[in-house]
Amino acid sequence: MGNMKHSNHHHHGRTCGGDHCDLSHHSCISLVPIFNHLENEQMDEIMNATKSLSFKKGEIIYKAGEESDSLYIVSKGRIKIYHLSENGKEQLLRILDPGDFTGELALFKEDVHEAYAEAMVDTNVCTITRKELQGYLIKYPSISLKVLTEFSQRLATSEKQTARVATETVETRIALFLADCIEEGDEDLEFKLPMSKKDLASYLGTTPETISRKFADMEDEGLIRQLPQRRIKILDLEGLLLL
Amino acid sequence: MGNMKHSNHHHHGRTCGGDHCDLSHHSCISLVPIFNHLENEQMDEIMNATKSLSFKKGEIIYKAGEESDSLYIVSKGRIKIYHLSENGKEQLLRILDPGDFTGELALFKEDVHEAYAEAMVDTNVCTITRKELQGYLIKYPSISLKVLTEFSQRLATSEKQTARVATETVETRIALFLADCIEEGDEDLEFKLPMSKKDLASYLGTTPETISRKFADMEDEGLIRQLPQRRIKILDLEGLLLL
DNA sequence: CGAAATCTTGACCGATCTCAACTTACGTGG
DNA sequence: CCACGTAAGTTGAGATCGGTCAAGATTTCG
Repeated sequence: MGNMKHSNHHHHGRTCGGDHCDLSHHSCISLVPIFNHLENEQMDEIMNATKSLSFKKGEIIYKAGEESDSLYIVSKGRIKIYHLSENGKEQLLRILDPGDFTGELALFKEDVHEAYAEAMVDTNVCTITRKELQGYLIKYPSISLKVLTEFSQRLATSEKQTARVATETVETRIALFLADCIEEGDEDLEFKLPMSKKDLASYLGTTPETISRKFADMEDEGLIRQLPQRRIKILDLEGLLLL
Repeated sequence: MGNMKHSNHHHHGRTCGGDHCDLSHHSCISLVPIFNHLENEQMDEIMNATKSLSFKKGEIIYKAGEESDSLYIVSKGRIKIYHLSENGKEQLLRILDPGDFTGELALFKEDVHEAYAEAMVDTNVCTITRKELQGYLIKYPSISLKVLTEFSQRLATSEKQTARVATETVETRIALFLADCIEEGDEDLEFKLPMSKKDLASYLGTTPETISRKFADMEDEGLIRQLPQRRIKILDLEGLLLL
């Protein structure tokens, strides 16, 4: 466990009693959808139960098989969650940005992690133990509803992804992924890929080579245009979706 | 919606006030892990908020795209939940036996179903509306913890399945599936497949033909034996798992 | 600026899908 | 309880999508 260290940097002068989450007022907690409906005092209470950790790029936050008893909330940076199969193949499950959390499985199952969590860049997380979180869930039932909402969302996403990998061709999966990237009123149908093509390949259950080829094909067919900086412009959303 | 009908059959004489769940004492509710830790009066209270429906084999309980506001609890029979892709391919997500429930996604998302639910045999379900369930979740916070536990379990399963479909060969997926079927101390390593090979193919993201061939291969290699009645005997679990 | 990672392109190959024909199992009603 | 019809399962031959290996181009970042 030598590759993780407590974050004692930039403490704003005020020592808040040791290991608590060290960001500005309400820190990560206020970022998190499951907590941000609470009163300030309640957030403070929960915040005082958190510990802050930081990880450098590439460091492993937890491994499959390790037992877990904490929820991890990203306050700064980026974390990828992935499965690793026997033969060494990596399957990217999701990417956590500030406000996202992980560790939920072991939280309620009293079990070991199924996946790996790795810092993609220098990252800070706040952690809260299962025991403490469960106490808050009982004390403030509204938190449970938020967590349930978050879980059901995630479950829907995961099952959709399973179905896509199981039934769609790589080309279709890419098209659907690109379509998912737009949403939210991007008028110009242009956006930045949220990850490298290598990671995208892992997420979509294919290889970087195939991703590269399919993107090239789609560009040839006038469906998309690849711009510098991982930016993609959708030229023909219609055509893309009936692949 | 003409293919569903309220179950008014076999009412044991005692009219319990209309449309409530019509099974024997505590009915489906007492079967369900998320409720069965409650006091009897509490179960009765919740039971009175449920409605009972029955479906004949092959009837659709809900479709993707329909909006949902109810949780469905299976009290008798069997339901399959599956995605349907544009090109008509079916992906089996899970099978519900008595005590299992579905509809949870729309329950907290206030959204539409992503999947289809179909009765595999004549089936009875109890339903409870989102609004009412949310009331109970607030009133009895312990239920939330149970639901969270169930969700996290299901999420873990779904993510594991995604990873398998994305990174493992069909042969390995079958082997892992068979291994999953054992668990629970089956000394003789013999069990009945929980579904048809056709459905298994859909679940594992492959075709019936491939399933058939791979089973035959595994039998040739002395790894398994196929018995009548969908029963499988694992002869060499070791060998199976290092495929 | 340079090393390392990412990305691209080509050639080849193989796992698995598709289509088709046939066999077997099952449940349904007479 | 059997016969029949339909669904499930099997087996073969052929086609192909996408993975692998390899070499080179490009980007990123310290």
